[in-house]
Amino acid sequence: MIGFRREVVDGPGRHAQQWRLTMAPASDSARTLFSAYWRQQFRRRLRAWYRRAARELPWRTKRDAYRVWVSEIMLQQTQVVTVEAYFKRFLTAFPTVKALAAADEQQVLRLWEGLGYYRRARQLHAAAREIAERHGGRFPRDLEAIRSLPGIGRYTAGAIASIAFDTSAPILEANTIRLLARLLAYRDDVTKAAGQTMLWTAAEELLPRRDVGIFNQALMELGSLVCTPREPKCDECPARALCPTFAQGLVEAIPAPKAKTNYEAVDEAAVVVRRGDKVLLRLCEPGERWAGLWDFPRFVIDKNAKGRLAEQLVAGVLQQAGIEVEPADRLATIKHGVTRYRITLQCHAAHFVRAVPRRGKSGPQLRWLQVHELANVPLNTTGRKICQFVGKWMGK
DNA sequence: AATACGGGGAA
DNA sequence: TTCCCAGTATT
Repeated sequence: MIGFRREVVDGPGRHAQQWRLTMAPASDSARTLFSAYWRQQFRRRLRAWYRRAARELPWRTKRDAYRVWVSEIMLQQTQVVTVEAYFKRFLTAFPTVKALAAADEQQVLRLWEGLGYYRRARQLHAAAREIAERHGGRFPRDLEAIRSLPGIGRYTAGAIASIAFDTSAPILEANTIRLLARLLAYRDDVTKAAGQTMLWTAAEELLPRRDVGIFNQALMELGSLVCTPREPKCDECPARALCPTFAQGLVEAIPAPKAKTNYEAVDEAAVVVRRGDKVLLRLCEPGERWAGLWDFPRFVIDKNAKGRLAEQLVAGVLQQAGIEVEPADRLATIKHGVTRYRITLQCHAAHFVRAVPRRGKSGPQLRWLQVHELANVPLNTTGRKICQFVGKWMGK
């Protein structure tokens, strides 16, 4: 928190002392984003609302740092409805930190398949091993120790520390960014550094003395269920009377809408190489998209080189896997998006001809698998879709 | 400060 | 189609 320092000041409220944030350099008058009265009202109303409106979610059944941790990682950039089933299955397979640490990474990735952002799964697994070694398999309680684990940034550290251990730590994520921006009537870009600093400060200032974990969850719940991106349900909001954005009729304008994404169209090909009753997979390498997952040979093609698709398939598989093939049937066309790319994926079958010795550099790890064995390896979603077409093509 | 990283749900 | 989602790490 550069530019800020903490000090103990006499609070204007009923409490003798409170933590406050003051601008540096030290000034005698402590500035706050919200008045003491406002904060008190807000906390009380939010708490009452949450008691009534909180959803029953699988990671809320009991307070366990491991469960909180796994849920928080799964929930990064992923909606609650999507996570629920994955969370239950994952906890059944790996009920404890030690169980996760003892697991094979491929097994972890297989259970993560379809969730996306697979780095999360690899970092989760790596962190479990770190906890097993450095903390005796016991999830650390110290905020900085939590923060230093792979895959855990400021938000996730604050969420775990507060929810699992009731440590006084703020959180800031999609729901609370929107909620706090509206409670502050913050009209600038919330994604810029100045906006983030302001919102983190607000999140910290609002923390109650007790039950911080409940409070943080209540903030997110309100943002998620009531203070929604579009058409927020202000008539159901416990903070409506405290909300300057509602008072000004700006709920659709705050937070400021993001600049729209510039999507880029990309043409790619995936090739199912058949050799007898087996097909070829390659392991995506570190630094590559889908690192640690398996995929069919897959590469960018030039759609404009008309009539030369077969040549591109041959060249692509040779370059990527060192395998010479004879292209066969077209299996399917799959459209999907990856971050800012809009990919049109041409899926083709091909027959193995021969392996070409590769001089010098070693290529990716390769495997030949029978169709039924494909169920055991982690694939990305398009890879899994291709498996259906493979089954048909192979006549299984 | 900008960008990569996935996939699905909803309007 | 577009927007959005209980962010983190890297450049």
